[in-house]
Amino acid sequence: MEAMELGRRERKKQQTRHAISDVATRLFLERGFDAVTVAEVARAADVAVQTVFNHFPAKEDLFFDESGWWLGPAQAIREAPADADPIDVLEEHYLAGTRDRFEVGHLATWKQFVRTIENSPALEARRRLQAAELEITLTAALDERAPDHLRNRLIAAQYAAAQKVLEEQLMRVLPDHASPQELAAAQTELEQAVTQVFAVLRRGLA
Amino acid sequence: MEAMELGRRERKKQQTRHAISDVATRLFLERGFDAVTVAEVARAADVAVQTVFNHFPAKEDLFFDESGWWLGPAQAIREAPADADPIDVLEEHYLAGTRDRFEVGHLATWKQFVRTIENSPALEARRRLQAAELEITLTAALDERAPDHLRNRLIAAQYAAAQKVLEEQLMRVLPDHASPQELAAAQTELEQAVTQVFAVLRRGLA
DNA sequence: TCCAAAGATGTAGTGACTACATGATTGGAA
DNA sequence: TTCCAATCATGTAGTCACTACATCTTTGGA
Repeated sequence: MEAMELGRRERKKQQTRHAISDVATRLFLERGFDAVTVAEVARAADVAVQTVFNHFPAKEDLFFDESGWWLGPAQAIREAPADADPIDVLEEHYLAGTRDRFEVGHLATWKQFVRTIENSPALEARRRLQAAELEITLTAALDERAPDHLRNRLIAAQYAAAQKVLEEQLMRVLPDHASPQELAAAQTELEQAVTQVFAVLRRGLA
Repeated sequence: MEAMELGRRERKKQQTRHAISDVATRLFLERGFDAVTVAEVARAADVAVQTVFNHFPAKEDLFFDESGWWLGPAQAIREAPADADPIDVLEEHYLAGTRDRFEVGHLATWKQFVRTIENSPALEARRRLQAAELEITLTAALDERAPDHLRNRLIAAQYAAAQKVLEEQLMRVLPDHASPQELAAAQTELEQAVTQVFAVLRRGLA
C-alpha cells in the first residue's frame, strides 16, 4: 500500500466520504444541524447509516470535517524562531487567518457556518471543545520553549479568549450582504480590534 | 400558594428531588458519571425514570444541581461601588471563593467533584457551557457600568480564562490527602498564583 | 485465478430524552 | 366534610445518536 498513488479502493473510500460530507454540510446549512438526522444524511447520500458512522465517529464530525484550525497556533509557535515573542507570533498568526478569510471571498460562507453553529447547542459544545484543545496544544508548544508553565498556560488561555472575543466582534461588525466598501470597512474595524486586544495581552504579559 | 411556608405537596416534591439528587451524586462519585445510567439512579432512588426527568431536564443536572457559581462574578460586579476597578472586584470575589473552599474543609469533596468531571466528557462539556454563561452574564454586568463593549467582553473572557487556569493550578498543587501543613502550603501557593494571574490582567487592561 | 483484507451493509440493542395518557395525592372551595 | 381541579408520579411508546457484531461485496495482490 503506497502513500502517494492511492488505489481504486482508497479512492472510492475518499469518494464516499466526501459525498457524505458534502451532502451533510448542505443539509445542515439549509435546515440547521439539529433538524437533520444522521439517517437523513445517509439516505440523501445513498449509503447505509452504518457507513456514515464508519467515516465519521459522531454527527458533529460531519460538520467540522477535518478543518483542524485549532492546531494552528501551536504549530505557529513551533515554527517561529526561538527568540520571537510568543504574543507577536500569535498575533501575526491570527492576522494571517483573518486576511485569508477576507481575501478569498470565503467570508459569506464562513458567516453562514458560524450562524449554523450558533443555532445548535451541540455544535457550540463542539466548538468549545476545539478551543480547549487549542489551549492544550498551545500550552504544550509554549512549554517547549520556556519553562514557566503557569505563564504559558495563561498565555494559551488568553489567546483562546482573544480569539473568541474577536470572532464575536467580526460577526457583529460584518453585514449580511456586504458590498466591497462595507467589507473593507469591516476588515479595518476588525483589524483595529485585533490590535487592541493583542495590545492588552502584550502589556499584561510584558 | 405562599412563598414562605410550603405545603405538604411542595415539601414532598422537594424531598423527592433531594432524594434523587443525593443518590445520583453518590453513584456518580462512586462509579463515574458515564458508568451510571439514569435508569439506575431512578431505581436506586426508588422512583420512576420519568420522575427523574420531571425534576432534572438532563442527566448532567443531576450532578450540577443548582450550584450556580457561574453567576457570582456578574453579581459581584453589580454589588460593587460604581467607581471600583472591575479587576479588583473580580480578584476579591475569586479570592473569597478560594478562602471559602479552603476553610470549611470542603476541599476534599471539591477535588473529588473535579476528578469526576475530568473523567467525563459530558460533564466537561457542561462545565464549559457554565463558563460561557459566566462570560455572558459578566459582560452584561460590565456593560451596565461602562459603555466599551469590546473591552468589557475581553475582561469577562480574561476572567474566565484566569479562573480556568487557576482551577487547574489548584488541582496540580493540591495533594490527594493533605495534612494541615500541606494544605496551608497549597493555599499560599495558590494565592500567589492568583495574585500573579490577576496582576497580568490588571496590567493589560490598565 | 483466487484468497484475504477492507469497506459497505444489515440487525439488534443501549441509553438519553420526549410526548402523552393515566393514576394518585392534595390544597382549597363549596 | 365533601369534592373538584391542579399537580405530581408513573407507564407506554417512540425518536435519535451511537455501538457491537455478523455478513456481504469489492478489490489488491500473491
